Order: sequence, then C-alpha cells, then structure tokens
Amino acid sequence: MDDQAKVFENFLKKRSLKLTRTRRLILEAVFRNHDHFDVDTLYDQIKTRHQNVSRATIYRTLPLLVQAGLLKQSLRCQDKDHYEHIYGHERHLHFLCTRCGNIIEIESGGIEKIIRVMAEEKDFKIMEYNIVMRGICANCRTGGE
Amino acid sequence: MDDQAKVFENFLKKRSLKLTRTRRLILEAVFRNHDHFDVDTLYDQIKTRHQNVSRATIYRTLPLLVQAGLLKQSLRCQDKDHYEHIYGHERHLHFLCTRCGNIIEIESGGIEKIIRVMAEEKDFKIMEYNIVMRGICANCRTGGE
DNA sequence: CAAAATTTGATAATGATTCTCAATAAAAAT
DNA sequence: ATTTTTATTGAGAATCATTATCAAATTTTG
Ligand SMILES: [Mn+2]
Ligand SMILES: [Mn+2]
Ligand SMILES: [Zn+2]
Ligand SMILES: [Zn+2]
Repeated sequence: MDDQAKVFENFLKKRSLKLTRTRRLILEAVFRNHDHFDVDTLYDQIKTRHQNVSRATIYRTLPLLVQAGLLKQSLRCQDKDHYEHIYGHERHLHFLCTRCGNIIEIESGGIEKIIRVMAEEKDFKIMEYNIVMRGICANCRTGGE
Repeated sequence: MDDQAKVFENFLKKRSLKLTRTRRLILEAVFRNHDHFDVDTLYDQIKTRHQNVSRATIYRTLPLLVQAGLLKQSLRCQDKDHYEHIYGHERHLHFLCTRCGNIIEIESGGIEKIIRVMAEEKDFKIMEYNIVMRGICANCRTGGE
C-alpha cells in the first residue's frame, strides 16, 4: 500500500469509514493524473479500466480526499470544478489562458509568506488558499492560431 | 449621468449596443451594493424597486459590466457566483470564513507586484486575478457561536 | 455464519445558468 | 413623423453539474 493510501485509510478510520475497493480505485485514478482534471474525465478514465464506478461515488469520494489533504479543488473552468492531487507536491498557483484554455503552474514564490502575514494581522486562520490568474499566454499572443 | 454610466455607455457604443433603461437599472442596482452579491440577491433588490426586470436580462448584463471593467466576479460561494463593483475601488483579496460565511477584504499589499513579476517571467499577459483564502475568522475561533 | 454498520449504483431531483423566440424598444433612414 | 432596421427584453423551457434518495451489496464485528 502506497503512502497516499495509508494517509487516506488513517483519515477514514478516524471517522469510522472504510477504505473500500471502490474508494481505492478512485484514489488510484486520482493519483494517476498528474495534472488538473474534472469529475467527468476521471469517471471516463476509471470506466475504461474497471467498469462500474458510479459518478455518484466519485462525487462522494473526492470531498473525502480533499479533507484528507490529498486532493485540492484548484480551479473552476467551463463551469466545472477541476481537481489535482497535492500529496507530495509543492504549493503553486495557476495561470489560465482564456484563449487556448491552457493552465500554467507557477511556484508560489514570495506570495506564501505575504499571505501568512496578512492572515496573522487579521487574526484569521487560513486553511487553504487559491490564486488563479487569467490572461493570454505567450503562445496565443504571438503566432498561435 | 454618473461616471460608471458613462464608462458603460462608451463600452456599449463601441460594440453598437445600447444603454437601455433596463441596463441602466441593473447598473444602478450593482452600484448600490457596496459588498459582494449574487444574481438572485440583485434580482430581488431590483424587483423591490421597479418590477419587471427579468433574471435572464440580469444574467446577460452582468458579463457586459464585467467586460466593461466595472464589475468583478470575485468569488464563488454556495455554488453561486458572487460579484462586486470595482469602479474606483482598490484591488483587494478575500478571506472567506468557512464557519460563519463572512468575507473579509484585505488590501492586495505586496502581492500585486509579485504577481506582475511572475507573469513577466512566464511571458503571460494577465487580465485579472483572483485570490481567495478559506479558513476560520477570529470571531468564530474565540467565543462566537 | 449472522447481525450491524457503512457503501454503492442507478436514477430522480435540484438549482444555477443559458437558450429560444415572439413581442418590444431604440436608433437610423426616409 | 413614419417606416425600416437592429438590438433588447421577458417568460419560460432547456441544460448540465452536482446532490439526494433508497434498496441492494459489501464490509466489519461478534
Ligand atoms: Mn496545479
Ligand atoms: Mn471584495
Ligand atoms: Zn493560450
Ligand atoms: Zn467566521
């Protein structure tokens, strides 16, 4: 059992939930994606390998993974929530090209620190934050059709 | 005619659209709100004063105001988009208390600059950005029931 | 193995947003 | 001012992502 599965199992145990076969399948599919995905993409991927995982169960399981700190709902795009796994990944933020739809990741750099200070000042306990920038990427701006 | 209306009119003219009575009503309602609102709230407010502005028209008009640079869709909360007018306002970011739902605004501080530099590096032309932090506010953390 | 507790899949329901289209209003032309 | 053209509106239907329901299946416990 890999790390993520252990984390998930612990998380589940704490709330007397079970690490079932289906939940494991979903977990694996989530960690097979190394970029941002939406629920339907995941559903199709899972369906291709092992049939019979209901969309409902995916919708139920993703929030668990988020609470377990393994997954993040990082952006909303085309009216859908998009997720990415975060276990063992650096925090980063996203540029979203509004022309081609590409997502470019950027290391959080100095922002992290600033945010922490701001939160401190307002006596606000941050659980998570999200930074999304929209614009036109270099490719689209130059030639890119 | 106030400033916002002029800006909006110019924007509309450029695309041979018309500043109609209904659009003006919506514009006014938008600038009567000095905090974050969703479509339905706006709809109710407008309905209270002047009857007969269709939800459809509001949904059509808000994107125009956004494109005109008068309005911003700043956050998503309870599955609804939330807007705020930005004409003549400082850029700021938002803390969202996940317990009480309160929104706390923070001046952008040093973040603005950092973001600009990052965009430069990646040769990305930013049109807009959004920063939302989620956590528990001071009030909720101490006594606050 | 039987009983208790949790989970799942199928599908219906919800709700925000978008679409359609005939009726209306605004601007341009005569 | 009247007509013609063009853009807009309201009402309601349609879409579509997400949730809720519930009986059947799985997992855990004793
Ligand atoms: Mn990412
Ligand atoms: Mn604000
Ligand atoms: Zn692009
Ligand atoms: Zn609070």
